[in-house]
Parts: sequence; structure tokens; C-alpha cells
Amino acid sequence: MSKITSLQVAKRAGVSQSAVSRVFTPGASASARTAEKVRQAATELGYRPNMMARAMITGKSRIIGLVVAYLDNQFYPLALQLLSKALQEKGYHILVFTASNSQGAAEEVMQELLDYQVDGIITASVGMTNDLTMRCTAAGIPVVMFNRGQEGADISSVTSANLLGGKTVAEYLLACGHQTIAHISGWSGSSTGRDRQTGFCDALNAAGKAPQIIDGMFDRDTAAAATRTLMESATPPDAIFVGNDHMAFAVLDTLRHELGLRVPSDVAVIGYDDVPLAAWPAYNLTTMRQPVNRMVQATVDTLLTRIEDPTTPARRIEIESPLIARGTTKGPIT
Amino acid sequence: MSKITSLQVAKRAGVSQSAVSRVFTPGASASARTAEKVRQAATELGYRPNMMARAMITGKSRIIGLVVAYLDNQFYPLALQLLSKALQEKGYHILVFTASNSQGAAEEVMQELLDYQVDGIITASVGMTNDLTMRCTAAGIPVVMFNRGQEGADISSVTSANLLGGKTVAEYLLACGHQTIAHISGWSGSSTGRDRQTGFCDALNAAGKAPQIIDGMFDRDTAAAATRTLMESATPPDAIFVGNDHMAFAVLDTLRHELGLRVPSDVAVIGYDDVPLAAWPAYNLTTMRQPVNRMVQATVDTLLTRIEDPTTPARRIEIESPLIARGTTKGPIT
DNA sequence: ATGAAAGCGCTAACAA
DNA sequence: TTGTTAGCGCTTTCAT
Repeated sequence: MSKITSLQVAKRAGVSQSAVSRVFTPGASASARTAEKVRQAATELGYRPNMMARAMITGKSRIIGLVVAYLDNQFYPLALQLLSKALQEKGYHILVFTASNSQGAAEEVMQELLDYQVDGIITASVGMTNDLTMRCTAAGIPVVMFNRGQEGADISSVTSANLLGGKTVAEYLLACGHQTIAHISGWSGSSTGRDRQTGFCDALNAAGKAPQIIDGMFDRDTAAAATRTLMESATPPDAIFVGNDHMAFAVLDTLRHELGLRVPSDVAVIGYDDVPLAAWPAYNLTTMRQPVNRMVQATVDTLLTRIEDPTTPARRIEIESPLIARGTTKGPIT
Repeated sequence: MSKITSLQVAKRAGVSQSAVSRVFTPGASASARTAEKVRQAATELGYRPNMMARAMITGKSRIIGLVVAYLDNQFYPLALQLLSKALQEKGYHILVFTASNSQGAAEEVMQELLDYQVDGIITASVGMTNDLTMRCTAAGIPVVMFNRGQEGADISSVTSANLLGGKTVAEYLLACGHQTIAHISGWSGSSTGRDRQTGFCDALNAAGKAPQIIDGMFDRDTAAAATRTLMESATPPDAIFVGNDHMAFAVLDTLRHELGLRVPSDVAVIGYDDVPLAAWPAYNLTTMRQPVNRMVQATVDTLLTRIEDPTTPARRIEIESPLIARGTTKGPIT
């Protein structure tokens, strides 16, 4: 039982090979009778069009390259799963490229992406340089950055409203009556980390406060170390805003199990993402939600729109979302 | 800057198109001088061979289909990341197929897998029927089941030594002096779940004990419900072996935060997998390790070996690993 | 070792 | 609507 070609189907159906092709090509013309005969023969033989051959002609592979760095932050596996499912429903599939955040690696990945003739690219939280992403656009391949923005570049991106999110957190903490507020920020090399920090600090400054800030690099160990530094300082904070949930869990672990402090009575903690784990009783973390579902939907829409019509301009989508108050904060003073 | 073909490189290098092809085909013959000229021209033009065209000729796409169901169990994202990285180093990439565990979906996925002419397939924890997996083998596509075995079928699989693992857990719990031991099993429809259970029960039976067993379906909510049932029964257990870490976290949450019990003094808990979260202080879970690294390595080896030489027989690999004692058990009586 | 030529399986432009 | 023809970009005989 080897490969069945369109030619064999054609013979069996008593039509030309191109007739078979047309029956299987969306938006091609074939009479009902022909289509019937062809489909019949095709199912009998178990024929399915060869994607590779089709891709070579049309230039469309129906493959989307997903560039991803680390999957230890629960937010990304979830996104990957939803992304894959949503694209699959549209007839696309995800080809995974893991890129350690090093300079040379990105370069290499970019080439491989082009080799496979992917129809589009989604970068998830990976530090693609402007240059690299621009080159994809130059090569005519639409790129959407998921959970990352890019300053002046003409590249589509989908993020949550991080600036606003930071502000929301600041105002909430203020409303809770906190006096000494600190921030363990997301990696300052990422727009996401920077925006959350900016929104947070601006709102705090407006209230006449200046938070102490340490870059947590989106990393557990770094965040844990930052927590120690913060709490052992001369003026330890009574609230910490952490750049994402993944780090916030490390902060909570350190606070509770290493420093023996109580949350929220000694220190309040707020994260960002609202990954499933944040809702589990062991952490019960107050956090800014990132609506994965809507972000995924927007990403797929944006990408497919650009694939179908390359003249569509790049769009930068920001999705607003609520703060989810749970047990690591005391709640606003009423 | 559109597509560069081998022909354009050939012209520039002053050689034939086939010469260019040979230079880029591993194990083809070309003189040093020709190779030099070709490489020169290629880099100048930014040429890279077109994978699609190559795939069509050789029948090798250098794409591995990964079929996966859910990614909420931390074990799988980790595996996916390592798998992707290991394969990438060998020049392969992963095309993701998400399959809800329904019957019809698997059928559909299987077809798409064939459409893309994947060189091999890895199924991760997804309930492929014997029939389906056999059809892939029939179609000449090597399949490796990751973290699942299959009874009599001639299909490669890589698992940890689940039978032995179950036994190890039982003996450990016995050594800790537990009297009433229960088991919230992994999905009984999976070899992994069954083997752990069998190894566990056999060892317990040998000691004259018969554990109460509830199928946890590898699901958080089901496991939580099972925990309630167990603890509210006439003879609540003093130790619970849970079929994987993902469920064990739900069990711990329920025990501590809902039933107000202390672990391990009221009940001891042991999981299976040793995902990163198990080591975090909030859970600090005693668990059977599954050595992801070695499992991934074995999977990649097995798959690539069969791709390179299809006559290689299927192999069933079981990897032994240790119990990691942490804070949810009291430790053996000395 | 190299070039010419024959396709891989398909879609698309062209006639009929 | 349909069949015929020409490639997509490459690998692989087959001669030389």
C-alpha cells in the first residue's frame, strides 16, 4: 500500500489528471458528475493530495512556524495548545522551532524557517531582534509577535494591555493601603516587562511614591534572589508586584518557606498572567489576567488575514483584562 | 529579494545546476574546486536549497509529527521542548498535531499526518488505537509512543519502568509503616496508568494488603473528588499513591485546604513524574522520577534509527529511575 | 567528477 | 467544463 497519485485516480475515474486536481482544489471548476466520479475513485483508492507537491506549486505550505524559547512558564504551553488547535481548524499546522535566546541561534532559526517555506511566523516571547523580524517581512512572510511588542517596527503583535495592567496593579495596591511597594520586574529587555513596569511606576509616582525595582529576568532563581534582597533591606516592602506569575510563585515560596513571612499580612504579592496554577489553593495568587483565549484568537486572525492578503497593514493589538483578586492581597480598604 | 534557485547559483558559479545540487547533497561527489565555487556563489546570493522540492524527490521531509492531547500536565511541555531541541540538532523539526482523545479526531489527525509526509511520528500520551498506529507502520512511517506502551503491538515505545515504579512506591510506603494505603490511579485506559497500578497492587498484595483504588483519569477534578471520597470513607487511608504529579497536586490541595488535613502526619502522598513543580516548596512532593531527558533521548534515537533503516525492529524501552523522597512522606522507619 | 535529461506529484495557463 | 501542456526546484540516473 504505497502512495496513490492523482494520475491513478484519474485513470480509475476515467478522467484527466487535471480533473482530479480540480476536484481537490478549493475554488476550481468541475461538473458535479466529474466530481462524483473522482471522489468515488479517490476514496476507493485512499487517495489524498500530496501537500509537498501542492506547496511547491502554490508557494503555500499551510505550515506556521512557531518560535519559542522556554516552556517552563505555564503560560506558553497553554498558548501553544490553543494556537495549535485554532490553526488546525483553519487547515494550518505548527512547526516548532526552539530558540535559546542567544544571538546566533536566532539567526539560524530564521534561516530554517525560510527553508521550510512557512506561510507565517508566530514568535512567542522570544527576543527576536528588529533586524531578524524585518527580514521575514522582507521575505514576504507575515510575522506576529505573541505576548511581545516591538517599538517602532512595522510588525504585528498581540499583547495584553500591559501599560494599563501595571497601572491597575499600582492603584489596587495603593487602595489596599500599602506604603512601601516594590517591583520585581519582568526582563527589561522585553516590551512586556518594560510596559508593566512603566505603567506601574507612573501610577505610583503620580501618588508620590517611588518603588524599589529589581529585574527578575522572568526567571525563578533571579526572582527568589530579588525577594531576599528586598526583604533584607533596611526598608522592606509591604507589597511586591511581580512581573509574571512564574516568578511570583518563586517569590511566594521564598517569602513563606525560606523567610518565614506571612502573605498577605507581612507582604502582599501580585503576579501577572493568571496561569492555571495561580488559582490552585497552594498559591491562590492575586494576579492580572492575560486572556490567553482572546490573545490566541487575535493572533490567528491577524496572521491568517495577512497570509490571505499580504497588503493588509501590520496591526498592534492590545487586549484589556481584569485584575483577579485572590488570597495574596488583603483587598482594598473600604 | 525573492527566491534564489540552484540554477541561478549554477550560472553564477559557472557550473551545471546538478553540480550545485551535489554540493548541497550530503554524500554526493564534487571536486573541491567546484564545491568552493558553488559555495561562494551560494553565499553571495543567499541561496538555500528548497526543502519542499527536496522532500518531494527524496520522500524525506525531515519533519516529525508530534501528536499530543493536553499540555496542562507540566510533564509534556518539558518533553516537547527537549524533543524539539534534540530533533532540531539532528536536522528535524516537529509538526504539532493536537488530538482531543475522541475517536474520530484521531482518525482525522492520522490522515493529516500522512498528508504532510512526515518522516516519523511521536505520540505523547495520546490514546491512539492499535489500529491507527498499525496503519502508520503499514504506510512505512515509524511511530514511537512516548510515555505509553501498547500491549501486543509491534510498535516502539519509550516509558519509564512503571511496573517497577509502582512496586517501589508500595515498598516505600510499607517501610514507612503505613497501614491503610489507597491509590488514585492514572487513567486505566492507558498502559502507564495500568502498569503503575499493577506494580503497586502486586507488591501490596504480597504484603497481605489490598489498597482501595479509584481511577483519577489523570485529571485534577477527578482526583480531587477521589480524595474526598477516600477521606470521608469509613476507613480513610493514611497514605495515598497518586498516578501522576499533576493529580497529586490536586490531592494535596484538597487535603490541606479543603479537608484541613496535615501531610504527611495525617496522610502521606506520593506522586509520579517529578515535574519541576514537585520540587517547589509549596508542594515539596515525594514522587517517582520520570527521567525526561533520558526518555527523550531514547525516543529520538529509536525514531531516527528506524527512519534511517526501516528494517530495524520495533523496540520497547523502559527506563528505570529513583523515588525522590521529599516532604509529603514521613520517611522509612529505621 | 561533471553535464544533460528525466522526472517527483501536483497546479495553472492555455486551448478546445 | 475539460484535456493538454508546461513547469515548481530539486535529486538522480545516465552518459561522458
